[in-house]
Amino acid sequence: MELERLARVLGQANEDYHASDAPTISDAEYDRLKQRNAEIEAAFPALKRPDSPSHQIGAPVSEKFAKVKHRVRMLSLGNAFSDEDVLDFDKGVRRYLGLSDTDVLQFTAEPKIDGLSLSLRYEAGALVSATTRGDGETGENVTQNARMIADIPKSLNGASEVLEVRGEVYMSHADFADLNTRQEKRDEKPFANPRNAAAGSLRQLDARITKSRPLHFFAYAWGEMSEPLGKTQTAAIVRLNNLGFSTNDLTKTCRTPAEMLQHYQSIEEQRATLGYDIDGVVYKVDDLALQARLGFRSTTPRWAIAHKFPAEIAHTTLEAIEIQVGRTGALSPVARLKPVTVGGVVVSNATLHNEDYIAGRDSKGAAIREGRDIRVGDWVEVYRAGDVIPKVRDVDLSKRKAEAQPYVFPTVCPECGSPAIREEGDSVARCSGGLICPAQAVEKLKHFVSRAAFDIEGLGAKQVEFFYGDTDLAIREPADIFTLARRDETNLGKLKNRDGWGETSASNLFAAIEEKREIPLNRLIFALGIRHVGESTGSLLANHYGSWTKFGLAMDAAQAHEGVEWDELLSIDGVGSVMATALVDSFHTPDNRAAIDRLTAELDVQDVEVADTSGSPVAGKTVVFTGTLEQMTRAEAKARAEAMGAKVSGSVSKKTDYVVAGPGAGSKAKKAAELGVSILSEEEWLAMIAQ
DNA sequence: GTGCCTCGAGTTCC
DNA sequence: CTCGAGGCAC
Repeated sequence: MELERLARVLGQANEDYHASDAPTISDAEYDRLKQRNAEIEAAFPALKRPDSPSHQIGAPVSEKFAKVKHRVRMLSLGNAFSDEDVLDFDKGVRRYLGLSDTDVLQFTAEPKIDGLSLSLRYEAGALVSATTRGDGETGENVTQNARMIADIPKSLNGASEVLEVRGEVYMSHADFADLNTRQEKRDEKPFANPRNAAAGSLRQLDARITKSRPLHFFAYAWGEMSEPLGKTQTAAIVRLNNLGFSTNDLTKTCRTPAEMLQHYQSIEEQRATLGYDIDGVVYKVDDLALQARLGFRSTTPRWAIAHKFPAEIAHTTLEAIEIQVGRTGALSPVARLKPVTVGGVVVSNATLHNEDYIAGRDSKGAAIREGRDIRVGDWVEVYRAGDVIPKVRDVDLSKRKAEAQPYVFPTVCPECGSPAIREEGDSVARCSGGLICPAQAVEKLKHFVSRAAFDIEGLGAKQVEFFYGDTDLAIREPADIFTLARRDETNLGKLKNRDGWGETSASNLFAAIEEKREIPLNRLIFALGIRHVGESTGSLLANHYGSWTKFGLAMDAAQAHEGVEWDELLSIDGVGSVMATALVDSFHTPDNRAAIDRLTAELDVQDVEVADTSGSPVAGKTVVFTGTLEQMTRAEAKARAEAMGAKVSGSVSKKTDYVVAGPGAGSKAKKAAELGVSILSEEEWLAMIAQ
């Protein structure tokens, strides 16, 4: 019995490997045997052994990698697509720092490696963890796999107590070709490109497979540190190199934007001979003190930018244009393409944005393709924006068939037949069917159960569609989710007898739903799916009103779009008339209101926790933030101040206690000085509330 | 009114 | 990831 043999051989090899560090078979051989085992198991599931290597070797108990929160966020970079964008970047930095055009401002320029970012944490010189970027806040723990990468030192000499080194894991062209040859020999699917191969290899649950895949690592950044690595980016890179990390040889210190562009060109010329994929050049302000002054925008640093190479393009036939209906009713045209490889990935769908884009106009009516509209049957140019999202960019008129007709954008919703209305000044047409439209209803439900909303385990997009179309156990609106278990019971527990369901999966789902009856107010507000009200506005409103009762009463009281409650809503920083109207109206629409009431009757909405602010140094004080805040966003600053019992106001008056002024503060700081109000820097303010 | 900046909503493929 | 739009500062 081959499975038995495989289990024995792999089990022994694994034991040897983990226990003694003395492998008995080569990594490639191990890899091959494991694949063989998986193939047989896939073909004959009934033969799967309880001691199957597929669910024990080296793998953690969980199917997934543990989540790890980054102590210092891993941000992405802003993009530059032209020389002009780079000059603007230089200008913007100078303006922010108050430097003149003639002051010296150095930048580093380095190739942007096309791989995956990884954060390595060293404590007392020892590698303790490796975490992927994830969403920037939280990544996955891939420490075991990172240990298999030769370029990553397991220990450092002379490093500070805590040092997080960040860089890029990548696979060389040569190794990628080898790996794919091996894959094909084994009848395994080859990888589309080195980046996917590297990502797949790093995320192997079995570190042995990672070891058999030759990965490399370039260090170029850092996270938490107990001691700085140097005074400049250049010095820090040299230091990382001295500590034993590979750093990129093409990193150059530039004194002028012209030098940066020259280096960009030089790197682009060498691109084909580097032996690994790069997708642009990264420029960073060299002086780390200046980097600190520049700080961050919400998702990107102000002191760095990625100058991207022109995106790879491909040509293919546009076979059809289909219309998708989103949760807000937006009708989005999608191009169905004859499959074509773009930048190493086969693309068969691409976005066409909206009606105007197809016609060749932008939102202001200006020509984006000199009047060349896009028609079904056309030979089109496709690229992947940001190397990710496929888009149709242009059309070759010389290949257009005589019979090709201009695309006529639908005037009714293709899903429900309701009129599709495009409002004046709006760039998208929307289905007017509301919840009558099945597409809108399903998309709204998907939004309701999504990660930032109710996040119900076992009830994802697919299940929502399953239940939406069900007759006995229909979920047509959010409240139905919470009555599901009751309805199933009166139905004599039918769910567990359905195809694909069993006793365990049914009771797991019911338990997961029960768990979410208790829901934080901000999540509930976001989950309602009110137009213009996303995740952050949900938190903004929750923090302001504190409880569902207060929030609901305020929405009712503001119905007429006037009065104290309406003014209060508009006074919230970040809420303007458009959002306020959308909010109040959604509570005012009878059907919608009834659905919300049915839902909240099933829930236990948690109030926003009000921190005890007695003893807070700023309790009852009125604060005004002005200028650019460097260490937090305005919304964060406001939320924190309010959490500590302070009142945040937008304008300076005699009642103002503190003005917190960042760089670029103008009239408000002046007025504060005139009125004799104390002006604090951001640091002083943070120090004060830290007490 | 203009010019950031942030957020929301839409999108593909693995 | 990108576009458009909302909101705020000037």
